[in-house]
Amino acid sequence: MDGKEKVDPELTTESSWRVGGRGVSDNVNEFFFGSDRESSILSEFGWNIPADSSCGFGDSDRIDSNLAGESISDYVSVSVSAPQRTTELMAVVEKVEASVSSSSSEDQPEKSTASGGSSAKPPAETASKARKKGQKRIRQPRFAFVTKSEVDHLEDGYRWRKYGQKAVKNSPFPRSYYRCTNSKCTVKKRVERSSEDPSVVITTYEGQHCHHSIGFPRGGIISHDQAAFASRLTPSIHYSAGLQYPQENSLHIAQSQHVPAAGKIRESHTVQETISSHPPVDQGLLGDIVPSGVRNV
DNA sequence: CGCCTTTGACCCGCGC
DNA sequence: GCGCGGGTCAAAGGCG
Repeated sequence: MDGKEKVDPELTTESSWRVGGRGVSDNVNEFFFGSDRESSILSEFGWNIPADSSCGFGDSDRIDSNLAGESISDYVSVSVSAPQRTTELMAVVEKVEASVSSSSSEDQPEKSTASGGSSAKPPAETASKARKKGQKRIRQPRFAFVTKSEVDHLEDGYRWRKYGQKAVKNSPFPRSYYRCTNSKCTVKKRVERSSEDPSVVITTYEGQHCHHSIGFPRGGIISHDQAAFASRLTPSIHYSAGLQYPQENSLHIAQSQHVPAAGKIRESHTVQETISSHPPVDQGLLGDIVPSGVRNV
C-alpha cells in the first residue's frame, strides 16, 4: 500500500470503484438527495431510502408526527446538532459495486458479532471476531466526498458514533471511523484529512441506510431541524472538477462551496475569497430547498 | 443516566 | 511465513 496518500487507498487501488456516472447538481442538497429520488447521487448509491425500509428508526430519527402518515420518503426530518463550519465542499463521488466474495446476499458484513470479543477478552471468542469464519470482509457500495472544511466530521443528517480512529500511514492526520447509530443500520463512514491538503476532508461512506434521517420534503413542509440542516448544508456550488486527485476515470469530482446561510459561520467570507476563482453562485440553496416561509429559522 | 469519544489491543488481508 | 497496515472491538472516561 504505497499508492495511498492520495485520497483514499481504496479509492485509488480498488478496481471496484467506479466513476459516479452523474454530474453535479446545482446545490448540495440536490446533489446529495436529488431533486428527484432517482436523480440523487445518494440514490445512485442505493441511498434512496426506501419508504418501506424495515429496519426501523433510530432514536435519532425524528419523523414529524404530522407527517408520519405521509409517505415517509417524502417527509423526513433531519436532526443536526453540532454546528459545522464547512467552508468548501468538493465532492468526490464514486460508486462501487459491493465487492463480496462469499455470500453475496449477505448484507451484514462486519456486523459480524457486535459482541465479538476483543482485547482483554478471552481468546475463546475470537471466532466471533473472525467475522463469521470463512466469510471475507464484504465491501458495500461506497462513495467518498472530498470536502474542504475545518471540521472533520461533517453533518449529513444522520447520527454517527465514532468507533475507532487510526493513524494513517504517510499522513499526519488520523482516520476516524464512524457507524450509524441506528443499530439496524450498517452504514459506516470514514473521515480523514488529506495529507496533501490539510484543509481537505475525505469522507467515505460505506453501505446504505435502511432508515430515514435525512432528506427534504419537496413539498415544502420543513421542520426546524430540516431548516437548520439546510442552512448548514446550503452552499453555493461551483462546478469544477479537477482537484488534484489523479483519479482519471475512477473519480467523479465536484466542487462546491459551503456558505452557511444562517450566517453563523464567519469564515464564509474568507472562503468566498479563497475560491474566488470560481464563478460564485450564491443565492444559497436555501432558495431551492427551504420554502421562503421557513427560512427564518 | 445515557450517549458518545477515546484509546489500546486484536484480527484480518495482502504484499513481499 | 512474516510483517505491515487497515479495520474493528469494547472498556473506560467524559459530557450534557
